[in-house]
Amino acid sequence: MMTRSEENYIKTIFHIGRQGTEAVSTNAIAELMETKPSSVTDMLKKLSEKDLVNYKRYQGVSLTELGSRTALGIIRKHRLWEVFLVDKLEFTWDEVHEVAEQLEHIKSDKLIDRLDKLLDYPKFDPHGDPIPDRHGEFKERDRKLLSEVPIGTTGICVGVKDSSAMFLKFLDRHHIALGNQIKVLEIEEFDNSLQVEIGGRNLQISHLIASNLYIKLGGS
Amino acid sequence: MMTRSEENYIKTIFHIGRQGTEAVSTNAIAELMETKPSSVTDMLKKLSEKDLVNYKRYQGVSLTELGSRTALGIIRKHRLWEVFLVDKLEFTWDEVHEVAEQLEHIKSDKLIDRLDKLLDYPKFDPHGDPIPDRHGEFKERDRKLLSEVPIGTTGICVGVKDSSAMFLKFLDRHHIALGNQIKVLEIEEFDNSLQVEIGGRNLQISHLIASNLYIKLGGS
DNA sequence: AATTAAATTTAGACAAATCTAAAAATTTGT
DNA sequence: ACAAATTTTTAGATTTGTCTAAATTTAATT
Repeated sequence: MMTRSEENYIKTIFHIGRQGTEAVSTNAIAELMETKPSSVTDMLKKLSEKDLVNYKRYQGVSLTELGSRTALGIIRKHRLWEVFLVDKLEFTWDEVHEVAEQLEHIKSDKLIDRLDKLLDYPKFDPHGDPIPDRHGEFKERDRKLLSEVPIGTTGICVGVKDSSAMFLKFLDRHHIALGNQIKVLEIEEFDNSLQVEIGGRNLQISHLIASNLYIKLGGS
Repeated sequence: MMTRSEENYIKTIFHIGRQGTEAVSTNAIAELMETKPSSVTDMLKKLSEKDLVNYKRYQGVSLTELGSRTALGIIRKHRLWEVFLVDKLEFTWDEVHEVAEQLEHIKSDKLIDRLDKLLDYPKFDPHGDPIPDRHGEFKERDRKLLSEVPIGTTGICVGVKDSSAMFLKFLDRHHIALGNQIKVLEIEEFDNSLQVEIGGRNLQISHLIASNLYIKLGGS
């Protein structure tokens, strides 16, 4: 049986490990979890004992097969709960994270599989992130950051990289939502801001925004 | 902010306090929570500090106004989640308790109020126990134990006193469910067992069973 | 009322998860 | 390659919730 804290560490290591192929550093974990590196070291030893991570002192960590499966289980739960909150309880996409952080630790396979069914086996959460199935399988959607496509590109808004409430509320204020058709009209060389057409309306978008919006290429 | 453990103590004190008007004893709490009396004493001191219980050493405890409100909040969450599990996720009434014990500790007022709405503001949980509203208000249903009514009584099955999985499964096996019409045909003096008519079928019921089934008087 | 029994509390210890401060290993820069 | 900077680990302390064993208070019995 895993403690809540152990689960949070495993999840964090998984998330950091996704980008970049090297081992995850103690400091990176500490920073993301807002804790001290010494605490991280203690926990890594324990997780290593339990065969959830490969750990050699001073060399960083990576998840074992068991650790990966565990992480995917937690992420599955987190994202399914997010869908539940939005689809069934009318939460907005910027409100779901905190509550899902709590719900993801509820232990009941039956609960999660039934929830999956209730929601009609969703493939993506409200931020466009993929939901692993009961076996931990999921396909990363073929998508690109809006900041990395050339002028003239058209596509559909399918996800966000930064899913902080601040960013999501910003998108809401500017009426940018997942599923919107989007077209890049102009790229400003000076500050890399973009002029785009979203849902028929024209909009000026900073580079920072564009580098946190995923689009699926295609469409007219 | 309350810890999970504190919440469990408050809930237990509330449940014991319901039956009987005297202060709740340390041992009673320890037994129900399957912990040691010394641990209970430690926690009572802490809860007393927080003004959740009235505690004088060697004299037992009772909940303060704040403690009662807190308990009702937890019970509201527990019972709403039980309804959710049965109504939306097709759990059976003997499966809900364990999971609800976890879900009741999720902290989010919005979550609970929205859940309440999704379930259409239920007044009773799957075992017939009343669900407090957002202000902690609920009315105890007018009901009697089947073991305490005379021959000839008719009524409707509205709740169970013992909601252990074992008892609930027993009821399922004998096709006894909440909402069933019930009539007491005979009371055996020797062992206080009853002959009853439930949903058209005749059944012999032990005293122990009858003393754990609530009925609402009336009907034909 | 005195003694015994039962319930409750205290004292001291322990495991989990964290922290601070200091030591050790690694990496970086010249 | 060696000193300096950075990262990571160790050592020891703290908090929370629990335990055992012993002491204390209350209740029961004769």
